[in-house]
Amino acid sequence: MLGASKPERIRRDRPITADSPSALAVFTEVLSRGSATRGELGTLTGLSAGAVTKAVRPLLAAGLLRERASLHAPVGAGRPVQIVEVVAERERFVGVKVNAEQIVAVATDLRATVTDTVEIALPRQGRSLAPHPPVEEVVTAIRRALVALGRHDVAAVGIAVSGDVDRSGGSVEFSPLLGWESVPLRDIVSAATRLPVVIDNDVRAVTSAEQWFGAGLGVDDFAVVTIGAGIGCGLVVSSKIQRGSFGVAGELGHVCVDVDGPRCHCGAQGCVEAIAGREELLTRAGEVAGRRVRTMAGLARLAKSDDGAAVRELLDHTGRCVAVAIASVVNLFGPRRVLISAEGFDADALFGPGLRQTLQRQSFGRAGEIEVLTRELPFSEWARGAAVIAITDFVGHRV
Amino acid sequence: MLGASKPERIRRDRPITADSPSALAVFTEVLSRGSATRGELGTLTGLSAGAVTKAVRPLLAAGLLRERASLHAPVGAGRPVQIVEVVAERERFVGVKVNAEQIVAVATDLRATVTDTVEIALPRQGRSLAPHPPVEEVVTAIRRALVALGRHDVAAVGIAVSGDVDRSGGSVEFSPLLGWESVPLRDIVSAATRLPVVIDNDVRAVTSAEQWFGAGLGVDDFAVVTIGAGIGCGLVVSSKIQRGSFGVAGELGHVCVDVDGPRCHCGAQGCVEAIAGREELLTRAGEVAGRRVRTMAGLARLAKSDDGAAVRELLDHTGRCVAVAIASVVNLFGPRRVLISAEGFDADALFGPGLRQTLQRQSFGRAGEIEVLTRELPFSEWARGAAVIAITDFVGHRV
DNA sequence: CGAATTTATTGACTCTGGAAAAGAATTAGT
DNA sequence: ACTAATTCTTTTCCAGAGTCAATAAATTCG
Repeated sequence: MLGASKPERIRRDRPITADSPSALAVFTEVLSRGSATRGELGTLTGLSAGAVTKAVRPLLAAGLLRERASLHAPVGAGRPVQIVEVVAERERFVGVKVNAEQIVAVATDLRATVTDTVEIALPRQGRSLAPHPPVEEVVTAIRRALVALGRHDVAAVGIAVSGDVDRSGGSVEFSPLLGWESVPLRDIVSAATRLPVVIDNDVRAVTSAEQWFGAGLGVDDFAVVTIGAGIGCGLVVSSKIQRGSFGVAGELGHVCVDVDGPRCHCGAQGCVEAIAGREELLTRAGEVAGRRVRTMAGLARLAKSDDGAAVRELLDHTGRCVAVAIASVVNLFGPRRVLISAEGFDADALFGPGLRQTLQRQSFGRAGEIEVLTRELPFSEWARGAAVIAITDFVGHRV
Repeated sequence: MLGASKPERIRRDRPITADSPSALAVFTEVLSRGSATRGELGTLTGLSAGAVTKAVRPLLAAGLLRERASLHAPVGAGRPVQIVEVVAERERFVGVKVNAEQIVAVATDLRATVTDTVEIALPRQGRSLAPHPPVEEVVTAIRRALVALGRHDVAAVGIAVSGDVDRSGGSVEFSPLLGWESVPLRDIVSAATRLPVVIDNDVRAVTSAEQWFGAGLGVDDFAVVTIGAGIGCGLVVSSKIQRGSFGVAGELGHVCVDVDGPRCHCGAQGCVEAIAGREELLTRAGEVAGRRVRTMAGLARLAKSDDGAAVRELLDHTGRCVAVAIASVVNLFGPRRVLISAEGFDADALFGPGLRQTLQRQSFGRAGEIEVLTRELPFSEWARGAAVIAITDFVGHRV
């Protein structure tokens, strides 16, 4: 009669946890920390010990988790803890970031560890400065990337695109960068690759990566600020990534820091992006320095040089503008932590201490206790974010 | 054996729904709409018809809901709907807004309909412009208000205070307006009145009122902007009112709209409040007009007068500053609706069309589809908000 | 080696909610 | 007027998830 326990269903295609909310909660915890003891899982999820045991069992049976002996010699008496860990290598994912001129793709395991990276240039579209790649070219590039990364055993593909992306609907509603409108990208790529595909906005993808595997770990409310060509922001409120009622949220780049400031390409006035966006900043630096500045690295060099005083002043002002915008996020929703990720440069070094000082000064009351992290946003991180949305979807976190 | 159904518990002191989540959900729906049919409740809460029946029964037994025949003659065939409605008069609540110079208190029923209002002046504290009333004086005033409103049968008292208020802890952490710090107001008033007391930040209280009984009905994400002495904002994200990791959220008044703007009393620079806060605005209007302007009504008169061009220009600029700040909320969260509540004036009339135009122009992409409502924030509305936090707590919505 | 200690599992029980059938209250049709 | 159709509500039965408490397991300590 002991054999009466029903056989565990192992569904290879949709192999996961979404059946029961507690299994999902448990797996989510183990996935983002890598491993945990059953006791920890109880406190983390709020479940009773018995419920944890029941939730873990099918996950072990499905091969998503495995048991491991504790590494540290157990201290004190008592039965030692048993550690469960994610079988990260069980699944492979591919994340793709689509840019105007190339795509970047990474292969990862279940814990979003990048195992391979490829970059595939898109065919040049005429000579325009702002090329708009046709969807077919992008799909072709994605197929090539999949071949390069090894298509075998890819559980799902995540695609990150800048602009207004409807994740659940699977379509790119509007992407000025790519010149796309209402492109049902998910189904197109899924049909072309015969793989499950998830698409989302790029900033949200990076934010998901941080939420699950990075700076957002253990924090319910945080923000990720990305500074690159544009300025973006992913907001996690009560552990939920914000999408906005109309698909617009976290548009930090279009927060106004000067009512009478310069006009922005979006039609508004005084947007930070119109001041601190890459092109605008480089242009202005060029004017100030009296010679063309082409890259952020060049700008950083210029600022360090002896005759860079004017540029340093510009950068200080720019940094203060960025800080003021971030302070708006801080004052409005009071996140516990903010990660400032700059593409291709070190925000602290480039903008100087004014960035943090201003952020501190402009934060109201206790909101100033926020933890501010800065770091460079590596090239492949956008693609890794894309992989993470595939992972979260695979695990059962439809959004 | 039919008598086996267990007798319904009716707890008079904590009479409510919090036992079962579905009863809470059902009651919440009926409460905020006033009445509903069981079928509607099913779709609204996502429960099955059977579950609704089960959830409604104890609420009827407890006397919180009652059945009512449909008013409209039933159309078409079939059993007519049965309407359940809130027994609003079953409970009375008192809401108190504490200001520096007086308190405003209202009595309401369960649906936050105000039945009485009293205002009680606090004893003048010397001649200072910014009087700081001692806690005892406020408690005395609240007791007097309760007597005036009739203490009998008051289910709970809600108190709204500006500043950093810890609702669950029951203490006013920091209120610059009142000059209070770490005051365990809830327990003090509760001891003095022998009534259940709930305290919260005033803007959040008003926002709760809108969420439950006003402009927030049926919307998961919305914002309430209050313009008065200061500028505040209550944010409801995914139906949850935001409190911020450090108790600071919705500090719209300290969103910067001009990096190089005027210094604010909070220490930051360019805060909207330093531009559009009542005192600052009146002062500036006085400078522009060449004579003192004491009230918002006076300012409005001045703007309408023939030689008010300069003032109108100032107001236009001020309106644009307010709009730009609100646009930050819109761009960051993407709420579906925003209610702009101005204390003592009509925001559309005073600031002119620039307010809405600027808000529209500064909203990014589809976020501009937001519904913008403006209205005057009546005097008693703050106190009504306080009553609503008492109601929500009574109903079982601990926050 | 037994006692103590800590962790994990089991099994009985409870509770919530869903599905579907039954019941109730009405209109429409003949 | 009676029957059928219709629509809303209630009942009944069932399944699943989770808790509690007892039990089992794996260790250290004396």
